Formats: sequence, C-alpha cells, structure tokens
Amino acid sequence: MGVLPAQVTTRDPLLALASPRRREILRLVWSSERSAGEIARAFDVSWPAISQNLRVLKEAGLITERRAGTSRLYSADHVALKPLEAYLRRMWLRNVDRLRLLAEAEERKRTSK
Amino acid sequence: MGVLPAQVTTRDPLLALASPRRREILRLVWSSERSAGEIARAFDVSWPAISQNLRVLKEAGLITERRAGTSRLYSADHVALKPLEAYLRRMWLRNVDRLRLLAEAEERKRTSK
DNA sequence: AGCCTCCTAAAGATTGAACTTAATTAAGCA
DNA sequence: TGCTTAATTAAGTTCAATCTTTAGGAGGCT
Repeated sequence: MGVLPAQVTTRDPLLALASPRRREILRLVWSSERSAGEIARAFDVSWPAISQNLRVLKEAGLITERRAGTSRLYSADHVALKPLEAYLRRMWLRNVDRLRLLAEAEERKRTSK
Repeated sequence: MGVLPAQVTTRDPLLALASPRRREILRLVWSSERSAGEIARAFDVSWPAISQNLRVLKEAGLITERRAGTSRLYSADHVALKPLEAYLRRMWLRNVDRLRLLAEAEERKRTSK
C-alpha cells in the first residue's frame, strides 16, 4: 500500500556529500536558486561534469530541480539537509573544501607532467 | 606558531562516512569499545579489509585507537561526531546501511556469475 | 520551419577505493 | 628463545566514480 517513490533511482546522501566538488555546488545553491549554467561557470571543469554532479545531488534528495523556460534551476533542499547543516556550516567556515579542491588540482597538475 | 598536527595524514570525514561498511563499523564501536578482531568477525570480509577501514575512520578523526596488550581497541569519537549524530541516528533507525550492504552483496553475487 | 541557447545523455579514459592473499610486526607466555 | 595470538603492511586486482568529448533533446525566437 506504499506510495510509489518519486525518484526512480535513489542514492546515498553521504556518498553524494563525499565529493568536495559536489559540496561546493551545494554551497552555491545553498541560499539562492541557480541555473545549471551559472553553476558550471563557477568551476574549471566541463559542463557535463557539473550536470552529472547535479544529478547525483538530486538523486540523493539534497537539491531540487525546477524548469524555467530553457533553464533548469537548482536549489538546496533544506528539509533534507537539516540534520547535516551543523556539520556543513562548520566545514565551510573553515573553507576545507576550497583547500581540498585546490590541493587536488595541484596534485593532478603535478602528476600529469 | 601552530601546534604540530597529531595525525600525519588527515582524511575527509564525509568521505570516510560515504562507505556503508565504515558506517556499520562505526555503529559497532558507537557505544562500546571493541577490538579489531571483534569488529572483523562481525563482517563477511577479510581481516585486513576491516583494518584498512578502521584506519580510514581513525585518520578522519571519527574513532580513537587504544592499545591494550596485543589488542587494539577502537571506539567512536563522540566529540568529533557530535554534528553528525542526528543524521547517523536517523539513518540507522531506518536500517539503511544494512539494506545497502545486502543489496551490494547480492549485486556482486549476481554479476560475478 | 529553422536556428539559437541551455542542458542532459552516451561512450570512453583515467584514477582511486575497497577488496584479496601473503608477508610482517608486536605482545604475551612457556 | 621460540611459539601463539592479534593485528597491520605490502602488493596486486577489480570495480566504480569522475572526468572528457561528442551527440542529442527541448524550449524559445524570428
């Protein structure tokens, strides 16, 4: 008698948050709705890469998607994120992810040449 | 003038929690100290596999290690885990990880033959 | 209709995570 | 010292995550 699930595939929220990239994306849509394009422009990776990450976040139920014309607008789902807010805010205060992303970029540059 | 870090390597706590296996381990040592052997016996994987996971948790600062004779005793670091407790308890109430581990085991069995 | 713009889907490469088995360290005890 | 128990380290394999490039779909304009 259960209601059919809204999402076909469901992902592990903590696995979704394991990626610094996705945490940065989440931070971008934390307090204001943003289009996929806006988000992609904030990073130094390809557009599809961001699109894929947005999907992971969406399937984990951490962000919501809304279509407006040709754009898709994403924003954080604060209801789902409630029990994680304390941790994320603390982490962002220390700018952990920014440092981690920089370190990873450096590492990639170092090993590729 | 900073104090030298107690851990040589430091890991991402959310990355550490991304693994259902490690979350189950964490649950085991949540309210009582347990030896590595005790923990390993609770799972259907090799001993070194558990040892590696314990290290990840330790380097993420989520568990503490104490040596007692030939044993090593692990327990959850509730200070570090404080901002994540709400989420973990909720997840464990729903037994999400147990189901996920079972599903993954099934999947492995299915695809390997 | 045609042609933008915006974005996702598909396919393939590369990297790293999580396991395996085998070897090693370290403590306790005869 | 040598043997046993307890656990990690090392080396190698497999699989999945994340990126890339290329192709496709859907809405809005003229």
